[in-house]
Amino acid sequence: MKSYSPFRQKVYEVVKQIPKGKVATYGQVAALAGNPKAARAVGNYMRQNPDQRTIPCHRVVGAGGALIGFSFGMVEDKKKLLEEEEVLFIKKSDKVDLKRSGWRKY
DNA sequence: ATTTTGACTTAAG
DNA sequence: GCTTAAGCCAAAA
Repeated sequence: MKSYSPFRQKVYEVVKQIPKGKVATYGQVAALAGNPKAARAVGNYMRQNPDQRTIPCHRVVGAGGALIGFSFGMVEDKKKLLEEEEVLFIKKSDKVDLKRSGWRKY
């Protein structure tokens, strides 16, 4: 187990803490990690994805619930199908319903 | 140390 | 709603 940068660890922790059936935006994760503007860096971390089974990177979406990132095929198969059972989608726009499935830290 | 790049975000046209 | 521009951050070369 290698030790990553503090911010990196925090980001992974935050993503791991995302409850099932809910999604968080990059900006949200970045903010919870301590840097509200590090959304880009967060995306990069997800891209590396050191532990796919422990880090639900598929639960991290773009601002407004846009299904950006990942691969094109993934959005159609993996992501959409997986989320379809957990997260509510907006068929009208192919986006995640942040209003209902948006991760909220009470 | 400087430059490039990338799974971002927001604002403006 | 989509495209362009600018902002901001972190890691790799």
